[in-house]
Amino acid sequence: MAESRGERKERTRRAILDAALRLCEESSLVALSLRQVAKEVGIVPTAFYRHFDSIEDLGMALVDESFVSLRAMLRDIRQGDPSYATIVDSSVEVLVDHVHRQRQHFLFIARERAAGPPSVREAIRHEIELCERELAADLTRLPGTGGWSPEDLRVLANLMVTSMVGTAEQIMEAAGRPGVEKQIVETARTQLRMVLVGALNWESRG
Amino acid sequence: MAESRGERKERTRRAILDAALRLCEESSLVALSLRQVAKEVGIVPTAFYRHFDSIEDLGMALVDESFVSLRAMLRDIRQGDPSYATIVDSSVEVLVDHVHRQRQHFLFIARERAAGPPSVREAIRHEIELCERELAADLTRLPGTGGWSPEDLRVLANLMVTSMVGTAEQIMEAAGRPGVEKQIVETARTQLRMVLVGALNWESRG
DNA sequence: AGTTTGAGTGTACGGACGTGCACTGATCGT
DNA sequence: ACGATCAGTGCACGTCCGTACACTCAAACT
Repeated sequence: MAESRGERKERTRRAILDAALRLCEESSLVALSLRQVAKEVGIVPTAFYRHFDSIEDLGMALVDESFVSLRAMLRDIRQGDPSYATIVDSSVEVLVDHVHRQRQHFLFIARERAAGPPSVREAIRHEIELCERELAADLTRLPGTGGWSPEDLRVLANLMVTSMVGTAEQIMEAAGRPGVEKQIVETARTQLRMVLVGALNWESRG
Repeated sequence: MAESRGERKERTRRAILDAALRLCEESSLVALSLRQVAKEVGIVPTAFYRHFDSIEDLGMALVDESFVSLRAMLRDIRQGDPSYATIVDSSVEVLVDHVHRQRQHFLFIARERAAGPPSVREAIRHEIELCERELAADLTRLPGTGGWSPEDLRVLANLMVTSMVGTAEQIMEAAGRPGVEKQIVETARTQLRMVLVGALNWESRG
């Protein structure tokens, strides 16, 4: 027995997820048909239902697995030492690296966040909010943040996440143009520093 | 002659644009069919071609008119006096007001920016870049910005636009929940102040 | 007055869509 | 060894899609 029943099913399921990610590079979930996915996988359309109820259901599974890799990225960022000297450069570097390595996942999130089916949009919105909360918690580990209120932390984390999402989108747009990407990365670094400096000076007045 | 030929044609064209904007509130251009639009307008599908070559062509027209209203907003923001005391509050207020009044246009831009046909995405990207350039020019009118380099201005304007786009998206998500919106607006104000403070302190070191 | 123009109609087509249903055949529990 | 399970097949259906084509009939031009 080279491959068990369950293994074979899981292999097809993965093939469907991969095919959908591939097709979503070019368009959006809402413009994706069950038959296109099936053809890309090499199965008959009705076999799709053995794995997912609908394209929307597939989308929810893709959100789950996309955020697994995004969480891995956040974990990597948390690894670095929490000092102002290195945190900006290392965070941006990790982001760029992950955008390259998990390009399909980031593309999927960026697109479906705005255009996916309502349930998918909501799921992504919720996951990003969780990321903001995690970042807010991490920020308390930075020196000099002792007196900040939870609300201040939330606002700052929201700004940083929005800015990083924007950077990720720009990097994906610039795919295959190393010069352009370099400029985007440099801009992201500067912006992150600006935001941190602003927060520190703004908070110290309160 | 109650209505000339040209007037009648223009009226139908407007009806198509309005129908498309209405349908785009729920989904995306790429999931929109010519027949849906025609049915919404109340014309036969083939009549669509008298006005647009394709849905993509329609999309380009919608980008044009959406940015007309966005430019009107930027003009309104520019009206206010360029002082740090009022610029943040008045800018955010104008943004919120326009998002409400031109909700369909903003929704269209936010969604198609990420998910539209390539030409539409590119057109939106280009228009937003122009907005950033306009903002950078406006920033030179603020007191204390004399020594900033063009590059610094570009980076700051990029950050501010990204943040404002994010705010607009959040306001649209919060449609019909005034309490949530109020919090978003307050957050946006704080963030804009943070960014300005950060830029001023960051620049002064250079 | 007579002709041209062109916005909108009506019909028709081939193809893609989601999905229901009966099926096959390898794997699994007994 | 044998019956049950179930991932994947194959066919059929009704619907929607973009678009080709021939048309109507006011308005606009000559």
